[in-house]
Amino acid sequence: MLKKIDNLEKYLRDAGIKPSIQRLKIFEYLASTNSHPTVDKIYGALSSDIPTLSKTTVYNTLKLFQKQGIILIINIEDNETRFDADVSFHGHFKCIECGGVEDFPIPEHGKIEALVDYDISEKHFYIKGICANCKKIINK
Amino acid sequence: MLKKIDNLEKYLRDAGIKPSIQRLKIFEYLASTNSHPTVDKIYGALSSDIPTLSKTTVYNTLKLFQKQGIILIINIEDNETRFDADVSFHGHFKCIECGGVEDFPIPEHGKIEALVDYDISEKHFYIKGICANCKKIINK
DNA sequence: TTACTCTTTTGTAATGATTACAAATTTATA
DNA sequence: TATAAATTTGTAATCATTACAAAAGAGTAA
Ligand SMILES: [Mn+2]
Ligand SMILES: [Mn+2]
Ligand SMILES: [Zn+2]
Ligand SMILES: [Zn+2]
Repeated sequence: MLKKIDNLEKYLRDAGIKPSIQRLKIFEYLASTNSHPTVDKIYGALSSDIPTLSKTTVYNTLKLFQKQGIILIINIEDNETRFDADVSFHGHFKCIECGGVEDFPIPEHGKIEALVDYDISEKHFYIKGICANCKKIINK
Repeated sequence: MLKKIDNLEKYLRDAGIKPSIQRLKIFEYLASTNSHPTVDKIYGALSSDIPTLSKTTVYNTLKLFQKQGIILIINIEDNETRFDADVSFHGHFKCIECGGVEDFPIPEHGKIEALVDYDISEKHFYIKGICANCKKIINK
């Protein structure tokens, strides 16, 4: 679960990001949802609020956010890149029926023997299947 | 580790795949390497052997293999789709220095509480960082 | 204020991986 | 053999992402 951020501007500044309107709104939107939206979703959600917003800006901003470590890129399907403002280690479940991506907590696990001499910068765990909701609907 | 396949034709047939030359060679190549190659790598590796090979066939064949469950698609970077003939559950480490993707075994882990009512069809675990080899070179 | 510089945003064009599609080839069937 | 079905192939289209340069915005110093 993403910890509540009290001061968005400070949060960006502390990550070395100058908080422009576009950057603030993009991050605010990402932090407000647990839907792991795509670039198109983000752009669509903000374009009425910022009518001049360019999709290029969304791409640039997300790339900057990732470089500064305040978002994660979620690659589950090869034709669908999603984004997450929660950078803590947690799992993702993608439902192949409804297409939704949701979080789940990952149980403690020890060090991975094979990688003791490796530097680790990112860990990702994701599962694909059918969510409880879709199972109900299918079995109707 | 991918189990040794004694009879490639039978292996494909048992998976519901008619073993054409192209399909046999593509699967044989995938099963022979632990490099998790891309479409371009696969195509490049086979095109001298099958000079008429089309890249479309590589795409079609890999899609068929996945549908029939004999390969996994590895999505780590959003601009680099890789393939794996080892469909057992194992982890992948991608080195951000040399670009290589290697396997590692995943320690036992219990059921994930949050997903007890979900149907699970695929599990993926991957880690990004710097491999032991690249660490040595960097610290020279 | 103006003049200047630096940063950010924007729109358009280019890129490149993947897919769609239909013709050509191969394989199976009668 | 003739015919039908499956597979492969080459080309064109699609679409997400990136490159690029112009426009807009923010900061600084007279
Ligand atoms: Mn998440
Ligand atoms: Mn593997
Ligand atoms: Zn669902
Ligand atoms: Zn390496």
